[in-house]
Amino acid sequence: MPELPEVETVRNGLSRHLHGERISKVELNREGLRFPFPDGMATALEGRTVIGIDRRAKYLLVRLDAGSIWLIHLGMTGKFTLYNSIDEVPGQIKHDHVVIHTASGKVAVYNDPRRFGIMDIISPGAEDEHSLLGHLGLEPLSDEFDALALASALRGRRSPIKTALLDQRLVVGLGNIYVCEILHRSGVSPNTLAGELVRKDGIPRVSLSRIADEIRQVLVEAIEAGGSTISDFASVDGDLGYFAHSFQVYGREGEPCLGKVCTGTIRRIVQGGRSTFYCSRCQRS
DNA sequence: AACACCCCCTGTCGGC
DNA sequence: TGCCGACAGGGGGTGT
Repeated sequence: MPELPEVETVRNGLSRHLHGERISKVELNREGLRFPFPDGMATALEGRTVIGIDRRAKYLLVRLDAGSIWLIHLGMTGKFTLYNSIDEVPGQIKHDHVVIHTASGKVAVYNDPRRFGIMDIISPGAEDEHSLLGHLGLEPLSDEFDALALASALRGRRSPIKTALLDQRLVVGLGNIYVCEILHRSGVSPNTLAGELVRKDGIPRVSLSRIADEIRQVLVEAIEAGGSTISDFASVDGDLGYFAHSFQVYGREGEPCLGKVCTGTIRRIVQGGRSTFYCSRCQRS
């Protein structure tokens, strides 16, 4: 489910509800998700106050008053729902794996059918050397991100640009949906080898500059739309994201290209084991 | 170093 | 109606 805009939407909601709240009780309804929960995770959270919630790539970093960090990844189907009081909680629902209670009576429920999510506790000061965070690439909405930085990351890559943009070691936060949309808007074929978008001297070609611009543009638009709801994504308040209405290619195999003057048909191919949707007529280069 | 492939897990949907 | 395979927003690990 969640790519950068969805994670950002969740971050906003969690921040609004939990900032300054003291965690009073944590219920763990199973041993772990994708990995076992770290020893003493509930204890590490209980009694702590949430002093901030950040995002790095598709990870949420819940900062606690003692300096430790509750690290969360939503995987494919992870979802938080916030309730203002225990009375609003509609009872235990299938796949509700973690339940957080705060001193003021709020409840945060983490539900994750496929259990590809991740939770961990990072000790104070150990953020930089965490194994899941260490190899992450460019943050696309940061000041450091531009066409030149992207060119530097892609230089020499012999994998298709579609695959390269999904590689979190190069640029983070993009997932299958947004990469398809970004390449379509940029007019670049998903089959183009990443390294071919960079000149020998390391300068980005025009098409790569377009991709860099569209990465930012699409992410900003999607965040403003509250993310994309495909089957069940929602904010912590239950609001649906409406960026899916803006999809030009994702999930549109066999349908006409929506480009202004394009008469092409959207195709689906498989790259790196995942579906790519694109228009072979207006995505050439 | 870079890439291809497999795996984790549950739910849904289309075809037969 | 039921069964079966394909597929789904992610990413780590292994082998080449």
